[in-house]
Amino acid sequence: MGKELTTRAEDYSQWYNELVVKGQLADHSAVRGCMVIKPYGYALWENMRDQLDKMFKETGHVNAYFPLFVPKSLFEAEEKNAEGFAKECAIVTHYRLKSDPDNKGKLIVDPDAKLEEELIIRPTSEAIIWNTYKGWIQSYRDLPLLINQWANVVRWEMRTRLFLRTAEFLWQEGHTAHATKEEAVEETLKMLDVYAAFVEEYMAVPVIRGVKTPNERFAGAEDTYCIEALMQDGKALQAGTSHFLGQNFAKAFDVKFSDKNNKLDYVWATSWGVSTRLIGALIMAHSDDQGLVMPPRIAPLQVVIVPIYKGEEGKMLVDNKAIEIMDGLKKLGIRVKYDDNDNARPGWKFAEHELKGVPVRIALGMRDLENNVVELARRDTKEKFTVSLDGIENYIQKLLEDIQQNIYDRALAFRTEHTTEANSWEEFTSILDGKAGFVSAHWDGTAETEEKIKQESKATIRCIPLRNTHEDGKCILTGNPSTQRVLFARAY
RNA sequence: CGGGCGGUAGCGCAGCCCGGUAGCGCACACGUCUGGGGGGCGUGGGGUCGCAAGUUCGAAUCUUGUUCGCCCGACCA
Repeated sequence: MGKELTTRAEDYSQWYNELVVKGQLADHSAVRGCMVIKPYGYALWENMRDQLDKMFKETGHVNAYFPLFVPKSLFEAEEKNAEGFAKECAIVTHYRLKSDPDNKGKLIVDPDAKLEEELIIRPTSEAIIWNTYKGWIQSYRDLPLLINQWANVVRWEMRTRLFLRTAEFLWQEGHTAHATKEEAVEETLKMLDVYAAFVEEYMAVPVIRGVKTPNERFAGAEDTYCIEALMQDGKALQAGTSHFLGQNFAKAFDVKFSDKNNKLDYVWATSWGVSTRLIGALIMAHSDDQGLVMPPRIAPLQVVIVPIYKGEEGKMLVDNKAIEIMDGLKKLGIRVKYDDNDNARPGWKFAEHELKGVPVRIALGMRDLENNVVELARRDTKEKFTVSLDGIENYIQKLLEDIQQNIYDRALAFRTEHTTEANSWEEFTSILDGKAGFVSAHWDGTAETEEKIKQESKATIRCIPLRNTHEDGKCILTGNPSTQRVLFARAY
């Protein structure tokens, strides 16, 4: 297999595409815009999913599962939500095929098997879930209802890219119901914090917490909060969203509850989600021209041991020690593989594990055994060093933590370096066309200006940061007064 | 969805313009020498040329349709 990767400088986009495929995370499928997530990529997703799931449960949520199909009449109930997704829905209209009388061995859709009502394949599950919640909620005692679902959804995107935007993707969607507005808002922000903590602490990707402008809001939400990450090409990526839905869905689906004073009111709602898109963020935040760089805490494989030997006896000696090291690491809960595949030679394995981003590599040969040492290589810095076999397990455990911290620090330094204040239109555009990244600038707060800036610069307002300091200034486009800076960037 | 490019062995590609029944490198299998950064030598297996129609004595090659991908645009909670 030719393993030469396109470099980031040559063609960032192609570099990304090659990494996903050559790093064995995912492949294109026979279905337009849909990917096959391969075992290595799925193992990564499982680690992310398990950690998030744990965090959801720690904050009081439980899992449930709702249908893939949404009857059209339910789908259209919340008008704005329906309108927002209408353009990208897959629709089931029939339930049967039959043999084609004109073409032997082929099938056609049976025109007699048309559904009374079309079924929408969920692009998001608010409709089917809120229709269900109606039967679950009568009293304030039924609240809050804190439910999460792990599922696939379908959005018929025009232009797709593996992980970043696929027609079908895996995600989780939390849907909660509350007695008061304050409680729902609090929930929305709490889950935003859970997302930020997960992405920063586990994926080692620093994020900005913020709120979207009305233009960029989720269809049907009162407020959309988000975490925004910066990729190595200076483009932003929305890594997760948490929506305060007000009483919009409660009203659309007639979900009312009696409060302590037996007064009827509509419940308050939130929804929040992250998807396999996070894997795209992970790749573009950390990886380099040699391949993927996996953050140790969620890496499918944290350590790989590569044996180097001559002859059968040599192999036996190395095997014994390697297995001993592997067992020691496993006892510490470290995910480790002994790569004793005899088809591939050491050099080939080194390159392969670098491509797949395994954080730590141990090379073990006769000469190491004699000296009671191993050669360690860390993926993030590509440094190699020799360490004693005594206490190797604890050394590696510490090294994994160092790597996790280092790639986070590196990504944070990059973001800091690529976050720039602009005070004029000329500055604004020259930054975007130059080093790119986040641009912090004044905006007059109108949708018209926001749209015009987007038209002329291709940059969008990523968010109004939550921890924003207020300062008086003038909008970079119109010169109208503004009270705070917002964060612009070109985005995925 | 508009414009451009592409799909030939598991992967990367040549052949197509000028029609005559498919080739190279890597990978794979076996043997052997090897083994500390993508090994050497020898032997061997594998492809109805994305799919479907058409033109032709004959199609990977020409024509039409279709599908999947890549790039640019429009779109994108």
